[in-house]
Amino acid sequence: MNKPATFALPCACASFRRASRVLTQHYDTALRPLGLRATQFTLLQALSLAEEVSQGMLGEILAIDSTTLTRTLAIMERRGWIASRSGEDRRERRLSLSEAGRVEFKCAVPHWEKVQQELRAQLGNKQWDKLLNLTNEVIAEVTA
Amino acid sequence: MNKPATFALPCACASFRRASRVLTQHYDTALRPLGLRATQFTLLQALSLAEEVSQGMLGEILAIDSTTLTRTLAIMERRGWIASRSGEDRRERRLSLSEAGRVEFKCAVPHWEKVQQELRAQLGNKQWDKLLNLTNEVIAEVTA
DNA sequence: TCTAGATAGATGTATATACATCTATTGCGT
DNA sequence: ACGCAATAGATGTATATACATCTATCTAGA
Repeated sequence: MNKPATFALPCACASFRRASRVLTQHYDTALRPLGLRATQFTLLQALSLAEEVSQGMLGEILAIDSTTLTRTLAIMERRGWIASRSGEDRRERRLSLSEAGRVEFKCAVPHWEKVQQELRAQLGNKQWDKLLNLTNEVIAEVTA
Repeated sequence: MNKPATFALPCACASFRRASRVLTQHYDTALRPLGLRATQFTLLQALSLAEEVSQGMLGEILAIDSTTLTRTLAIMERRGWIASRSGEDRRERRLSLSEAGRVEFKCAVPHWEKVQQELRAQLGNKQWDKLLNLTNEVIAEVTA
C-alpha cells in the first residue's frame, strides 16, 4: 500500500466528512490562539447575526440537534460568551451573545477572515464560490 | 426570529460541517438496521478496497488522525469486523477486514447504494457529480 | 555498536455529535 | 377547568474527533 494521501472516495458522505475534517483543522488552527474552536466560532457568528434565538431555532439554522447544543452551549456559557434567559414560553431558552461574547467574536473575525482568504486563494475564486453555493444548496435540498 | 431553516452561511467551514451533519444523518439512518454508523461503513469500505494498510496510512487516506482511529477501530475490532497484526516494522498495526467484516460490508452495500441513489435523485446528476468532484478537489488542494 | 532523533500508535483529556428517554410546559378539545 | 397530546430542553449513553504526551521501536550517524 503506497497510495498517495488523496484519492477520490465514491461515498458522498465519506468525501464530505473528510473535507470537513480538513477544513475544520485549518479553522481550528487559526482560531486556537483565541481559545476558540471552529464550531464555537460558528455559534458566536450565528448569534451575532440572529440577536436572540431559541435553542431549537439555532439548531434548525445550523442543522445541529437541539440536545447537542445543550452541551456545546454549556461550555460557552461557562466561558461567559453566551447568555440565556427563558422566553415567554418558559420551555424555551432564548440565547444571545454576552458582552464578552461580542468581544471574543470581534477578536476572532480577523483570524477567521484570514483563513477564508487563504483557502479562497488556494482553491481559486471560482471553485471557492462553487463550493459555498453547492454546500448551501445541498442543505436546502436535502434538508427538505 | 422566524428564519427559514436553510440560509446560506458565509463560513466555508460552517457550511461544510452543516452539510456533513445532514448527509451523515441520512447515511446513519440507512445503515442503522445493520448496526453500522456512516463512519464505520467508510472504514469497512476503505479496508475493502485497500486489502491491508497500516493505521497511519488509513488515516492519511481518510484524513483522520491516527490516534482517532485507535478508538474508532477498537470498537469495530470488538465487533469482530476488523483484524490487525503487527507489521515487519513492529510499531505498525496492519489492518484488514475479518471475514465477519467482509460479510457486514457486503450486507451494507445495498443500503449504502440506496442512499446514494436517493440523494443523487434529489440533487440531480449534475449537482451530485459537481459535489463529489469538488469535495475531492478540495482535499487534494487543501491537504497539500 | 551505541546512541540520539524520528516515527507509529496508545493513552489522557476535552469537545462535537446524535438518539432514546425523561421532565416541564403549553395548547387544545371537551 | 381538566386532561391528554405535542413540544422544548435536559440527561444518559455511545461514538467521532483531535491534540499533548508517553512508550516502543526504528534509523542514521559517530
